[in-house]
Amino acid sequence: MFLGYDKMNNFNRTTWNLTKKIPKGKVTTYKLLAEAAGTKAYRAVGQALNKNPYAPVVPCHRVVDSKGYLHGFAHGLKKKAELLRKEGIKIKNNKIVDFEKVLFRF
DNA sequence: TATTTGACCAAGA
DNA sequence: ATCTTGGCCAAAT
Repeated sequence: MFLGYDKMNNFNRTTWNLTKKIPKGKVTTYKLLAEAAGTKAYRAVGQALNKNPYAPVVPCHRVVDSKGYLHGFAHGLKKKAELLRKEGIKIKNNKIVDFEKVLFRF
């Protein structure tokens, strides 16, 4: 059965693949990514993203935590917030405003 | 090979 | 509301 993540796909590859699917102007959470990938490695997802910081193919800035708070970013959270703002997402004190509204579910 | 770490999460005190 | 604890899984050391 297709669990999104199996031995043929590396964990990070699956993660990036899903991350790429996030529509512009929306965000998702590490948890949802992990679940969509068929795993519970929430933390590992973050690690995977950290390894591919600024690849144009992986919009890691659209990934936040379950509370809608921004966590690390290779370029700095500040930059991340700016990028999100540019996509129409409002950030306040490192937190996403209307988080539920812009949350993309797989 | 074993231990530690981490861009997490949820529940407890 | 803040702090601590335990759990979770993969990658790094």
